Amino acid sequence: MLDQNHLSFLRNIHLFNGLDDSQFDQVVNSSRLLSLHKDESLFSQGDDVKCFYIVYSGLVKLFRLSMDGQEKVIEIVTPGQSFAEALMFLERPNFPVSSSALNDAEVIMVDAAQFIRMLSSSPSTCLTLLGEMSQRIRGLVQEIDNLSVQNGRHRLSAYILEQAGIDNHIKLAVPKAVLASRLSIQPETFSRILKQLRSSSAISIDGSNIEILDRDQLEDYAMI
Amino acid sequence: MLDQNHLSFLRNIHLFNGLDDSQFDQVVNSSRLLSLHKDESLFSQGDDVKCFYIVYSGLVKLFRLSMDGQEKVIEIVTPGQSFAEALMFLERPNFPVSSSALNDAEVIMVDAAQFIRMLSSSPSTCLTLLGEMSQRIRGLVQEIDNLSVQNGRHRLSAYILEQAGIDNHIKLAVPKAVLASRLSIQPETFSRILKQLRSSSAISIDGSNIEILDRDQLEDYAMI
DNA sequence: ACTGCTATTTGATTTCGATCAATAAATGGT
DNA sequence: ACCATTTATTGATCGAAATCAAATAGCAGT
Repeated sequence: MLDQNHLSFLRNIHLFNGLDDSQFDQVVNSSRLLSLHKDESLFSQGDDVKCFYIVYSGLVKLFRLSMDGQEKVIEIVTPGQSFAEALMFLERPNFPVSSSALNDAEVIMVDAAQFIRMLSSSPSTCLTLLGEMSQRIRGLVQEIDNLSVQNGRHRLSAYILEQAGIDNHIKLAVPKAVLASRLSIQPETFSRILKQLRSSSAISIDGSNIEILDRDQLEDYAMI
Repeated sequence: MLDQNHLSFLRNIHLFNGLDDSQFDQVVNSSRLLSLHKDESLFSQGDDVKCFYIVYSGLVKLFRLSMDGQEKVIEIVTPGQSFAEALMFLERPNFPVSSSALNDAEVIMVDAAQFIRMLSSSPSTCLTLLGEMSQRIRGLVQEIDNLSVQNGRHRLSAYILEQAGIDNHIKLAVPKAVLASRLSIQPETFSRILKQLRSSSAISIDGSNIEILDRDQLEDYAMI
């Protein structure tokens, strides 16, 4: 199911760096490729965790549903990134989020039990994994900070700055409403903030293309 | 510096469960006891991470400072809980939060380098640690969920329900303003929400003692 | 190009919580 | 017990963002 491209792709995943060939094979043999269509669900909040995932192509969203059906996007996962690997170590793990494909996507599914078995023989991978999880924790703390002391304009400004490389340009790969949810803003408010940023000449907008015109000003908004 | 009470205390810390005597000694020998006075700082945002901590007595708060001096309490750490252990595994770790004692407190400081050295010989402790970090991640995701889809009343209601055991009673161990910050609410709003909950007969309040009168109603507010 | 659908923007209004200001209550030290 | 200081409550006002409602733009399939 996994072809040569997938294997060399996996070899370059940070999490698999420290593995010797036999360990790598052990993990790969318990892995499968999933091809998802746009909007296809990967797992739902509450499902038992039996594996973790690595995005090969496309975009995958992780989100939570409140009981009134409102969806809050927690993360947009891009190719090369893994997710749900932090859950394997819980007693009787259930997904705290749901997941679906934002567009047609390929996802590699790694068996959790096999991976944990392999871990016992690879302290260095343990440490790598601990490092990855540390980073995730740091990111989440940052996120909480953003949500509690920052307002919508801060968050959106920071997001634009983070996404735009030195070329001062980003192309939104997902609908604005998805991004809005990711930043915990309503779509209407998202649109209004963009308008604000544009009318203050910090950015220019053409559909899903955003150009940073005045980085200093944007950094002021983001309070960086 | 650590007496017999501290040692048996440490023996019962989940993180140290899987250690054999030699591993335990190795860790304990690189540990020190810190006695903190109320409001004394333990570390500040940006400091280098050289150890992690376990609260022995008292309460310790973790908080972030925004540039306008506003403080947001991220966590209130109680005896038996460890913190900052997730940071050891980062490249060149710096504390993403500041920390100080909420009252006179004793904290055991464990040397990070020694602990990591010990980890290499204890895959089971690695897995324990991975489990602990998983739980923390899950808690943080929950927190983000609360902050983005829930309002202040939800958060406070959920907090009361979580803290109160089956006896339907809690005694706040910290000033209300600290709790307010922990829940990302202003003190004034905190007070008003409590008043609301009281006037709807969901709870009764006497100073820092809160009694749950109508659990069903409180659960409705908390949307549990 | 036309149709139907979805995404986005804009406007009007409301709501929740922050802020400013002041008072009241509680706490600790002498 | 008294005073000083901190902590908590209450009132009034303001502002950011949510919500409700509608119009417009963009896009896919025919």
